[in-house]
Amino acid sequence: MRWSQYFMPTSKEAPSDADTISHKLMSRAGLIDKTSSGVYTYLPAGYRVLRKVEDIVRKEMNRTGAIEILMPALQPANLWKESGRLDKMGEEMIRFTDRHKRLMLFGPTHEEVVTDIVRKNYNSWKQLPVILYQIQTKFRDEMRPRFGIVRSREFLMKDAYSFEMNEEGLDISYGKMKEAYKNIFSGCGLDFSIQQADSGVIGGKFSEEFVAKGECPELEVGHIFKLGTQYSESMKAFFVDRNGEEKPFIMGCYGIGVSRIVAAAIEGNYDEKGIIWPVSIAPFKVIVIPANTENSQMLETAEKLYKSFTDSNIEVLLDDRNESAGSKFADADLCGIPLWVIVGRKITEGKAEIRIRRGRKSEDVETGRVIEWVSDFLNR
RNA sequence: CGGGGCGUAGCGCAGUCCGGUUUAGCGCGCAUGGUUUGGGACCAUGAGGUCCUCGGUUCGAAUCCGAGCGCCCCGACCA
Repeated sequence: MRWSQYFMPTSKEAPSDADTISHKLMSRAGLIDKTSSGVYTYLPAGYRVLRKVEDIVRKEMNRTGAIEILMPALQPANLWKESGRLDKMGEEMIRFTDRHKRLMLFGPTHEEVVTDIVRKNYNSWKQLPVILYQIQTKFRDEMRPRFGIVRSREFLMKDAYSFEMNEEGLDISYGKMKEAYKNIFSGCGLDFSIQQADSGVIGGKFSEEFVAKGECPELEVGHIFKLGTQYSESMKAFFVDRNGEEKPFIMGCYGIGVSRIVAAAIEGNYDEKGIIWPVSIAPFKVIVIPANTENSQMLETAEKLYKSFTDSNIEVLLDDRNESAGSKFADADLCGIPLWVIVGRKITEGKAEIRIRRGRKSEDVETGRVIEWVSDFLNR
């Protein structure tokens, strides 16, 4: 991507309504744009990060054997009447009446829908266990949205639901999810802990939450629940066991705040100059910075390197803006790109400077060996 | 939902208390020209405003009064 043609509006000052580090930095680095209270647009670089987190989540979920589906955000309220949660969720649920006077809602979570799907399509113990998951936008009309995307009214969540024939099965699935969650959070560069928690509105008998450590309050990024038969009984979701008897599914549900991981990753990885992205979720792995765009040798070398990175499938941003070097460095710091390739004065000796954002170590490397150096670094 | 605060140019703010030299300003950003180019360069010129909205008071309202809308912070709840 060429910065001059990209859409990553950085700024020196954060909007006055931004209070926390992640909110300020996401605004300043041009990752998000506020549309309304608790409602955000992901700008291109922010969206790239979000998709990377999504990919990590998807990869780990698939590895457990969970199957990805996509449920509707729009749900009929009658499913919620069945489960008895229509009133429990209260005002937090965004609801409206459609033209046929049916009560509809925008899903804050999907236990009801998935239970409905499973009761219609699964009926024998031979088909079990099954874990279904999705990555999808959830809607919750929070009393007080805050901290930017940390508590927003519309957010991206990974929610998985396991269906078992017995408690032992539930324990196994729960354990698999717990392991997958550890891989996901550490894969996204989060420092986290696991705590026993209250099951809240979701219900169930046992739950643990994954909490990201940061200097602003602790951030809950994942929550796993052993639900039992609460939903399957109320919604009459039964299967036939090996003795020919009808039994309710034993359920578990497992949530990850995908968009919240982005904020948590920033809260745990920044310095006074800006974001320090973990390599795994950085919007770009490398930024190529010609120190002076007016200098044709620097610009041409930078263009060549840019092309080589692109050809090598290394996600690269070329800062071809006609700005002062200092201003570009400041932006590169702010945006947290893990590796910088600075094409500056040393170009007369055929060298470029490679700098690592985290720790600020740098090294002069012959331009011909830059790609190799970077590939080695990224493969470590 | 309880308590508090804010709304003036794209962003950050001053001006509001005490109405009138304010032709509504400053910084950043933006445009044009020139000089610059390794840590947010400089000079010159310029564009950009329903002072949140509606109503009221007044000879006169960004400024006073009322209502509404929007936004933020603290609390309880959440991924």
